Amino acid sequence: MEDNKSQGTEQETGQTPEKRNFIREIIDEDLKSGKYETVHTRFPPEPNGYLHIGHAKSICLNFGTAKDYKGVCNLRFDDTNPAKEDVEYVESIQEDITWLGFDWENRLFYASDYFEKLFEYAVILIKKGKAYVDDLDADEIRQHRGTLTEPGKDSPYRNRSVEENLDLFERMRKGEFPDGSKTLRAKIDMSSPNINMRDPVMYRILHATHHRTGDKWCIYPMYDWAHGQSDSIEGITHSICTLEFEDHRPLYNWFVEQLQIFHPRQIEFARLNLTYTVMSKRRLLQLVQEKHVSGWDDPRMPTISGLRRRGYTPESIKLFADRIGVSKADSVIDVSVLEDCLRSDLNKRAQRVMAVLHPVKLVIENYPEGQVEELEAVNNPEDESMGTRKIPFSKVLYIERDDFMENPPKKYFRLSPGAEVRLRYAYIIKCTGVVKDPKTGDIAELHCTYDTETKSGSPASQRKVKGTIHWVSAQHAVDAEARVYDRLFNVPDPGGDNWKESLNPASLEVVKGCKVEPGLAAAKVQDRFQFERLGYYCVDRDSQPGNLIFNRTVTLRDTWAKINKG
RNA sequence: UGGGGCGUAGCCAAGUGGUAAGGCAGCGGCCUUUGGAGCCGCCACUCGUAGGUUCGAAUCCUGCCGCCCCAGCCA
Repeated sequence: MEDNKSQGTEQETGQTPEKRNFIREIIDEDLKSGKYETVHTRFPPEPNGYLHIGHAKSICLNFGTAKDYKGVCNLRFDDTNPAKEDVEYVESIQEDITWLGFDWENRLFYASDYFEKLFEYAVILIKKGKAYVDDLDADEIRQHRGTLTEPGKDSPYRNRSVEENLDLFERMRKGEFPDGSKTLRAKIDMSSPNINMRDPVMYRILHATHHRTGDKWCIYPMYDWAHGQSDSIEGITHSICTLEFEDHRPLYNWFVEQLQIFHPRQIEFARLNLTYTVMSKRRLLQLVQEKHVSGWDDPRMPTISGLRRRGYTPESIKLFADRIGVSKADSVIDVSVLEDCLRSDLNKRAQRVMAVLHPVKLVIENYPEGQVEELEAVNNPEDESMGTRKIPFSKVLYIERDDFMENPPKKYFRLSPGAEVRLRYAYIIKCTGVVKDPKTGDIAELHCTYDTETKSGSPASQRKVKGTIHWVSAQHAVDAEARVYDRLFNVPDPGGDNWKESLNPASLEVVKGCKVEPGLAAAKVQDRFQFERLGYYCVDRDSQPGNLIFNRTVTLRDTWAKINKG
């Protein structure tokens, strides 16, 4: 939609600084030198799990960079391991990318699209004497590989004739051999200091049904063999991957050079780490399988589907990707950065609404019985175009339990015996009495009087009062449930073998009996609101008409909580 | 003891030989009918460290230190 290289990053500054990072520098050089004429990237997920915020960084990088350079980005599923992959994942991945706002148009590909071509390429290598069929089993291959400090040893099958290799490879494909009995290996250098170059396996025998090719194949290409050649076939110019593949780059290059096919450039960047969560697919899977969370889209999960259900916006995630930048240094981003991106987006777009999570009844003694006033409330002070709405006010209200204290500390601006407070959009009230449950001693009801002259907007309403609190009319209020989410882990870095011990037992608090303003009865799944003074909430997909359920997306910044803490 | 990378503030991150951007967090203050939002100010005499080159070094050179990745028929 916009011109290139200058799309909004720091929206609040009104600036649109050009994004700079080492990848763009490389691209600039490549374009300038004529190495490539366009920018063509790809996002290559393996469909073996749900996408998470770390993938979002990569998606924004790949799609975003291509777009800024007026190039394109493919979506390619790296589906070379049928044992771990599933269509459930290919569907969720597409949904997540689309939701983020990126479009691969007609460029949806699968590594499995290229199985035949890859097989032909392998034959070429065999004919060049650059690949061979090995009869060593997995354990023997490991033993021949050597160690980090010692060179490996050649396989006794390394020098088979081209004819024999061709024959054996063909028969591997035909299914003549059992799983694990043979592999096709690149013939490179068993003494290379780079272990990836010690005759890496290109194909393994796997009699497994693939989610797309079914039983057509019983040999499957390894990542190193499939990935670069797939990039080449698609004409990818810049193949952006994470740091752990840096060691694989010589192999990546070796294959395309041996084949003399289009040569993409692999560039590695540091993967995203976030505090107070885990990011590895293995651990996320474990959280799901062991029921520590309700599923992949549990609002506490760092998955894209979890963030979506939690109430995150695509814009907030893209803003996050811009803010954290791209580099090669291992890093851990403080989750507050993500939360700030969210707040900054939601602040501008979420409708304000009043909701009382922990209600306590408040009776205005001098307010006429049966009277109802429709008061005008602003939908979003940050955006006048969002207009206003009417909310009912009456004699009996609910206010937040936290907004009253019998013995308030200093700097407590809310309601307490004898104190005045403003009811947002309504009147200034004074607390005249407290009714307690005779048995428990809990506060059952608060009594107040209102200053009839202080209706919102009137001159007398200008009077300074320390605090303003939110409320909801008891007879008009709608019941709701709030799911109050907190961070999944108690520690910034839940690492190590006992990472599950730092799971936060209070990461979900279900609050029932909330009272929300009547207009919310019509809220639809995924609608986002700011509950004034509390935080941003969205309607959960479990919500039903008559049984409203809200997820707390994120709290508002709360300086009182900060003062209180200490 | 092999190979590949990375070290700029509590956390990210610009910077590419001319005298340390920006964001988050934190801390002060202003303003406020959300203790929200907004606004203002503070927060690296120094860039892992020790030398060297230079009029001048985070940027160039050398040594040292620290951290990450690699020994799947996973990706």
